[in-house]
Amino acid sequence: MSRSTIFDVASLAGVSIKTVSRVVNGEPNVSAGTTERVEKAVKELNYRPDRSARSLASHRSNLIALIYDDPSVYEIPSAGYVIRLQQGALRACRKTNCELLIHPCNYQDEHVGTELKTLIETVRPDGVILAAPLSNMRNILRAISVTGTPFVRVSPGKKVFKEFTVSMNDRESSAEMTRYLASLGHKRIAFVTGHPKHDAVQIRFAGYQDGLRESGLKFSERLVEAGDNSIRSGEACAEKLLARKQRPTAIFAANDDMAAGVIRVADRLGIDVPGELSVAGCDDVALAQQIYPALTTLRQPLAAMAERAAMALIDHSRVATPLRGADTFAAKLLVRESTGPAPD
Amino acid sequence: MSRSTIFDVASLAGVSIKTVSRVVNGEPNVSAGTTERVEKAVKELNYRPDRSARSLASHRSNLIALIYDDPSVYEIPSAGYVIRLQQGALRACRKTNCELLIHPCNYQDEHVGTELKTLIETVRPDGVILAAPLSNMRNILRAISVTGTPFVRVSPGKKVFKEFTVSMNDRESSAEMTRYLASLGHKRIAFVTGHPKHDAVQIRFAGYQDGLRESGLKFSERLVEAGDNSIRSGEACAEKLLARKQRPTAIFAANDDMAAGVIRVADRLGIDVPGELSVAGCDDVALAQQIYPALTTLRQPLAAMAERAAMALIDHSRVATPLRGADTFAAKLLVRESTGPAPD
DNA sequence: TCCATTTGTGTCAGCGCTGTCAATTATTAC
DNA sequence: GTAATAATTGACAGCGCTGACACAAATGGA
Repeated sequence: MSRSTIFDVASLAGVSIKTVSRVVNGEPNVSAGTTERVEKAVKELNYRPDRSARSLASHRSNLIALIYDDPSVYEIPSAGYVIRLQQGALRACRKTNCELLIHPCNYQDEHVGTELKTLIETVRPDGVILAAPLSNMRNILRAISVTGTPFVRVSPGKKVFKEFTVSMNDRESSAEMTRYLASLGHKRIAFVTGHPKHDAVQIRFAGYQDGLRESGLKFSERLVEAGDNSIRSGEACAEKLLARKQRPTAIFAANDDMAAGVIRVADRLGIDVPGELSVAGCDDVALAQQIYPALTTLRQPLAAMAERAAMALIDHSRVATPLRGADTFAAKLLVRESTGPAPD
Repeated sequence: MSRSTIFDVASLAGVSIKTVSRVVNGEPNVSAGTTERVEKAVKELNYRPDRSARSLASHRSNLIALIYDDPSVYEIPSAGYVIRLQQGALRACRKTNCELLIHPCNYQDEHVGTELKTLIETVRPDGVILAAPLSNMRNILRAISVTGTPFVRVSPGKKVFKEFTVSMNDRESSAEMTRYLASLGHKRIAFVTGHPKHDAVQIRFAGYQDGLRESGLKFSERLVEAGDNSIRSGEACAEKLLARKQRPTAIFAANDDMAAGVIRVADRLGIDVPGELSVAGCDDVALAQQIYPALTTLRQPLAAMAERAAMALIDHSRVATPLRGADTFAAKLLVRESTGPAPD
């Protein structure tokens, strides 16, 4: 019961191996009768084309590489981020008979460029998905560019290169969240900024300012603190913000982890959320639903974005669809327990 | 600046391509001088062997497949579980120049067997890592067995097959946790059991009983409730347990998510943790540190286990080390904020 | 009717590498 | 010094598949 090869199928179906190849790959110009016989033989022998042989002969690997920053460098929470990316990419792979190779790496390592180049050159994936925050690092983009392998950037903040890009409408959504908070009657809405390297997170700050303006509130530096995406930094920022004599009645953090930190501090200080303080985050990380009170947040459609990215790469490798421009996905405002009307 | 092949290297070094192959693969019986010349040429041309060609010729793919149950079927929290598995496996891959292919699947799907078989037959990984709860499902084990690809089972509860297995000492560790709770003075220690399909989780129940016995406490059915690994089920169990007239002073849940559910309910009922109720979990999921109070739990060395699994497979594929028996990893008891002395 | 297409199928070289085995040279034992 | 052995290298045939091309048969338009 050893593996059957294309040769066995050809013999059984009474055709040449090339014809089998045609049928298996759905190439045109094969008569209905032949197709049928070949398919029957394939089924009977349980034939599965060998990936390596195929890849060697065709120069296509049917492999997509997903590259992201290793979450263990920070804290494990970003697991949710990674998993959702993977899920989306896997969805596309499954539909198209590709496999997904994952390759976390440490963006601070000075050798990442070489590492990724080697990866790409030995594996020869049909495409590479580059997740934030790697997707806007020049050295990394350059390293991948020189290999000539097509790639898609996920959530790069600035559009520096002209490669295909998928991202969330960070600015508009953050403005929406801010307007939502304002609509609850909040006048002093504070903001906790994110990691300066993570551009997408930075853009949310601009959205926050848009939202204030659109709601007729004026921006104040005293209502802004700088975090670094970690829970701990969220706590630190909250401590400062909540120590102000004119305490904010709402705090909007550029990501969920920091928002969770804010809630922890409020809890510790005996400030009721959402009674005395509304807290909102961004990303809808798993944590957001697990903490108490559950976090009002913006759900970044990460899986959909990754799926789009993978699909674009696969299409590109198979039918040479162009790979440029940008796809924007709208975030969804999820109102949960952590926000409520402003206190009198 | 196109890719250089083994032929280019051979020409440059003035040897046959076979000799280059020898050097690149670290085969014995190559003179020091030759090795040096070849290595120099490799560096100069920036030569990287092509994975597909290699795999086709050698019948080794340098690919390890990690198969696990798709967390999205349940809830996202198991993201931490998956990520840690991936991290461990990736560590081994990185050391040995392999790549990792991930393949989540739904164990309830009746076609998983076929799906995995196809995966293995087309990709031909050098080995497969099968994570719990897939690692103890007969249909899945059978499907993989017939392909002849070596595999390792992670955390299978019962040792039904004789394949190599890595697991945590669930029973001993659970007993340890129980003894720890008893040592704090708790007399009524309740237990929340896990998903019946997840054997490893089941074994913890036995450990709990061992622990009670070793601490001179007697087991009572009234202190046990059956959950299904989810936060929600933990909440349901806690509601029942805490409604007893003789309320337990400690609750030990077979996993962290359920323990988190217990804490939520206690919070809701105004029961102070750990003042009036100690809560302990198992797994040290990310969530464990994020909730308040942070959860006392058992840290399953998942990454180490996966790394060992991957390493065993790679060794096996390269030097034919046998692949049988079982490696057990000790869990670590992490005392955090959710446990304390029994109330008077 | 005849030639120009189109359609269906096969032949063959080779993708880039490794396994086998044979050939050559260096080393050791006597 | 010679035979036997070991160390070192290369020639060559594929691994299982696809791309380029050749060819025969069917189709169509004048």
